[in-house]
Amino acid sequence: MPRAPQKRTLETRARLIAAAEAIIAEDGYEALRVEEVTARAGVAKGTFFAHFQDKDGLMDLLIGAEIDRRLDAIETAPPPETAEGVAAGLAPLLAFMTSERYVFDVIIRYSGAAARDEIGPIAMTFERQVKVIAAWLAAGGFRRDISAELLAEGVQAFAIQAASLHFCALHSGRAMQERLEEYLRAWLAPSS
Amino acid sequence: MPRAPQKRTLETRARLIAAAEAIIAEDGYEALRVEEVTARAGVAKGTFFAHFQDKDGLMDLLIGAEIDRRLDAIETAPPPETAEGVAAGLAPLLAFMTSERYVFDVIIRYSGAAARDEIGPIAMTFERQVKVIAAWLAAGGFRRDISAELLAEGVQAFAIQAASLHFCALHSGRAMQERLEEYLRAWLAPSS
DNA sequence: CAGTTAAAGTGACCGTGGTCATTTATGAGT
DNA sequence: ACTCATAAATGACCACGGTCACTTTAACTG
Repeated sequence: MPRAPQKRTLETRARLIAAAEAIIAEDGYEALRVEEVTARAGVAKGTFFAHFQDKDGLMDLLIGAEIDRRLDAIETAPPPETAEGVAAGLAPLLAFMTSERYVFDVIIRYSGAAARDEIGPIAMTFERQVKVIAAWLAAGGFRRDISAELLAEGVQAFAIQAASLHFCALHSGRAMQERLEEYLRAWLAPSS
Repeated sequence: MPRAPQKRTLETRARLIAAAEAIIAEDGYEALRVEEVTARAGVAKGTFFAHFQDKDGLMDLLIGAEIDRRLDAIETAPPPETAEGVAAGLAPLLAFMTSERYVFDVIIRYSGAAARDEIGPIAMTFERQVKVIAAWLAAGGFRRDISAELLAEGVQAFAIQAASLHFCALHSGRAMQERLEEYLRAWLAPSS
């Protein structure tokens, strides 16, 4: 019978997260160092690993939270009616996912439940993404010969493909959006 | 005027690569340690970094070479005529890409020219993949309202999506192939 | 051949993520 | 209040990738 967590535990955890968020706000995700987090939180290094599986575990949490925030905003906007609209609707999310190479790598690594038993925050947001996009697609005048969910999974696949190519030195940020539009026009068009 | 590389250089490089391949054959990619490679090759640690940008640079090389070998085999087989055939044709490649979590991560990281100026071995294989698949698609009875190249890029996107989901604890290896077939049936069907 | 120069190789050193035996704080039971 | 089982926190320690000022070796020159 596991006891309820002590108040101290919650406080320490909150301080660690606050410290991490401050570092990220200042210098970005890539610049985060575990020792810097614990130093700011006023605890020993080992404490960090009592609260999070590892550094990536914290990243999973923080990046997952940011994705969720963006999904909240996306969800309240009116559903798009065209392929271009879908691409535009996803833009805020894609912008975050490609804001740092490191962030994109973590997201990819954790998007498929990341080799761990329990499903993590980022993996949860990926399932949520599919639901949100599926809701869009069920409403607009898109392809209807396959399920909205499968259609949404395809949108996700193309979004990741576009984001992946974005990091190629040859492709600029503007190209990512255009590329995604091209994919989605081909994927979402009604099969007439 | 850069001099031609000395014979010694080529020998050292060959020994390093051979040592790395031996380790991978024994214990897999993930288990490779730079110090183990240099110890087996009989050189100092620093020498490794004179020959390769970093550990990932070597991985890019070795994994890229393995992908190329699989593409060679794929290319000589007769082009598939159905979505299921395309999925089956890609199977040997997908099997390698998902053979280790670490391998998949490296591939994703380097597939888009990996934040470096010059395009690396893995990125080259991704371009080659598109060409090979496009050649398939131009021949068979697939969708023709978009270019074979765009169609092939989509196949690649879906293959990566399927591979990504494969690492989720909930999905087994068999499911990856079926999932890919489902995607490809929807993507490759003539829009008639 | 000795002399010169650039390439190749070296290994002590560093940064950083992660571990674990030990110490300290907490709160339930009496 | 005191005891004691357990949770929480600690920090010295390790593993491993990567750096760089220095040494050694190869090849060219007169």
